[in-house]
Amino acid sequence: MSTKERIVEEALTLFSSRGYQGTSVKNIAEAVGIKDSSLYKHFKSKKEIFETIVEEMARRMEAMSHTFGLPDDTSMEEAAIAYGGITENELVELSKKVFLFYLQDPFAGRFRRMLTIEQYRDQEIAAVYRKIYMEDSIRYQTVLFGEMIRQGVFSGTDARAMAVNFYAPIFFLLNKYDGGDSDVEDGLEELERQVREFVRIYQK
Amino acid sequence: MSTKERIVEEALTLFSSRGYQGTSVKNIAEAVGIKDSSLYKHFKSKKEIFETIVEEMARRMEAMSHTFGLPDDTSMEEAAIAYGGITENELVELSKKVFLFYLQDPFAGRFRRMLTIEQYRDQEIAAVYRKIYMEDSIRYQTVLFGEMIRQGVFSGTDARAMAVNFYAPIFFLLNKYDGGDSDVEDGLEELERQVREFVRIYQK
DNA sequence: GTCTATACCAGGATAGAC
DNA sequence: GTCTATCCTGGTATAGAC
Repeated sequence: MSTKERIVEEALTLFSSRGYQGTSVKNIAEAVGIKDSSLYKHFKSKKEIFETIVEEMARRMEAMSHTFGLPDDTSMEEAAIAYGGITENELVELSKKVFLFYLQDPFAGRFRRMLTIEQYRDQEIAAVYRKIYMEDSIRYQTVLFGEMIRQGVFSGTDARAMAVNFYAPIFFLLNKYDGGDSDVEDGLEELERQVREFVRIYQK
Repeated sequence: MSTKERIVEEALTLFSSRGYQGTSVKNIAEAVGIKDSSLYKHFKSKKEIFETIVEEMARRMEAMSHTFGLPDDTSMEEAAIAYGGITENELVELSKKVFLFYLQDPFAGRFRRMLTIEQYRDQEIAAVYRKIYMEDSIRYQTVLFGEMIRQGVFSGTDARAMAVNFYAPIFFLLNKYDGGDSDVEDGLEELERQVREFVRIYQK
């Protein structure tokens, strides 16, 4: 890994726990193992490091949507049709995968915590945060459940309310198990309970 | 309002948007209309201001539980029995009240945003955050819905999963409509939709 | 591309006059 | 209880040697 990449890496770790303002350029340089002045050969300012992280995340989200078979504006309907025949256990497993990705993925977890911290000081960051973790997620799952209702897999009448009922508990548990001390296993168990309740409620 | 109270007031506003580290003692003093040095006649340090805010919130939460008829360790069962006969419209109104309280109450709204920002840098803050917005809320509502199932108002089988299904959308929408720019009316509308879907799903 | 040295400013906090 | 003046530390950033 290049020094530039290591700077981004360590900066993200620090930003996601102490926040942008709570992290000094010295902190980052120290974590990388260089002097703060050397860091300026790679980035012209602290802000530029932050912006690089946001750009990097956008790139990774793009890649992720392919790998995971997740949100992608063009392939939504096909995905919905594919998910039409999903079983309860498969839905539990998929939920756990998404949950663990947002919670623990080396990049995604720290990035989400960073945005959570920084959202209130900057309208632009707030918009990115809401787009990723709220609007896009709900929009995607609304299409998904709409299609599943149409196919007769579920019995709902309001695909959007259904999407919120599926996603909000995931979002809630993400925030609950964000702290380093809490046990992720408990989170997975609680998640499974919610998904099974969701299926029980909406099954035909 | 005394100068000391005004300091707490302005500090909370600043902490809840820029964070603790992002707010200087000079910023606070300026907002109050005094010099930063004068501030030290009221508080011995910046940290003491923060701690005063947390204590103040604890005091207000206590008062709130009486006014609102909300979480209170001793009166839970009585509350559950009282809520046994609640109608759908009453549940919508109650949800909106709680939502608006956590979102807009002059103290509670800013306090929640402050904890949201500061939770990752301090285990103790994280514990307070989770206790207030996750554990206590869910525990209280689990008792509530458990009693309502027992009384035959709702048809659920898992009171805890039900509590999460009721509360998680509220938590999700709180976070979604936290930004200053978004329209609270939209949030209330979305909230109502979720509560009505909740009732539709769990009604006998 | 890393280092040392340095400039410059802002932040937290104290002393002492009024 | 507010002010001015001051201290010290630490933060961002640049210059220049190696």
